[in-house]
Amino acid sequence: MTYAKTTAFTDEQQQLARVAKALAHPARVAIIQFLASQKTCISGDIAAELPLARTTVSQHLQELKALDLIRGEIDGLTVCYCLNTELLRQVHQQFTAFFLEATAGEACGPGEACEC
Amino acid sequence: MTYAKTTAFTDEQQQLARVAKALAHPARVAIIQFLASQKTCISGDIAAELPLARTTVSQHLQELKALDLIRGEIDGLTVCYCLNTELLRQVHQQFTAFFLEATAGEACGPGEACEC
DNA sequence: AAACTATGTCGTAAGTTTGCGTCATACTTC
DNA sequence: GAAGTATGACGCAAACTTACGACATAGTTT
Repeated sequence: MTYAKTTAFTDEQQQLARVAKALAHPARVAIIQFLASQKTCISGDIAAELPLARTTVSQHLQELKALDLIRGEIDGLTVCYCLNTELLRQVHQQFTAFFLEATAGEACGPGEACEC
Repeated sequence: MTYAKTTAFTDEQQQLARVAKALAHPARVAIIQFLASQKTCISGDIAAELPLARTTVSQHLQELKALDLIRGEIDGLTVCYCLNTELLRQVHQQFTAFFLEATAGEACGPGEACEC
């Protein structure tokens, strides 16, 4: 990789790829699921739930925060993370649009050959 | 990374992360979109459409093929790639389930603080 | 203010991804 | 069968990711 030629792809493609990358690690998927399962948005307990060192989890949290998928509110000593459901809904829409586009045509099925 | 502690995450989380990783590069998103836009599943023309060297595109294609998201049929000299719409539909379902789970609760909105 | 706790930042090491040129393979066509 | 074309495999270099310990910061408690 001399340099990433990201300029040549559409904003749409880059945006989708960026979010996909955020979900491209089991730990981050787990973090989002964990936050969703808690009514109150627990803070560093997240680290205790994962098989990773506290600092590593913190790093994953920063990554999700950088995309604004989660928010962190400082509450005295602890920090309180919670999902940005608003954004997640938008992202869901984006993914759905992409998948619908991709699955619209009837390409080659499980065994069928494509007719090139 | 001494080693990836993937064992500690659920199969579901790992599967989602694996697919997300496949979509985590604009080139691969573009490839899927391009294949979806073609009625016939064109082969190496894909390389011509992207701002990348032919071998690099081939590499991305192999990556998508490894997850079975696309299929390749050899037709004499050329190879004919096409989307595995069946699988893509399943993946779409998986993502939808994930996003619905994540957006179910009413966490902290745009400006609202969460009540920890 | 000293001890303690919850967090993030930094630096580092190992692993993975990306991009690309060169080469090998396999089919076509002359 | 020799020249030509479409592809994938291989190997390398640069960049990025992941994981984590040591340290810094900031609020709590005593």
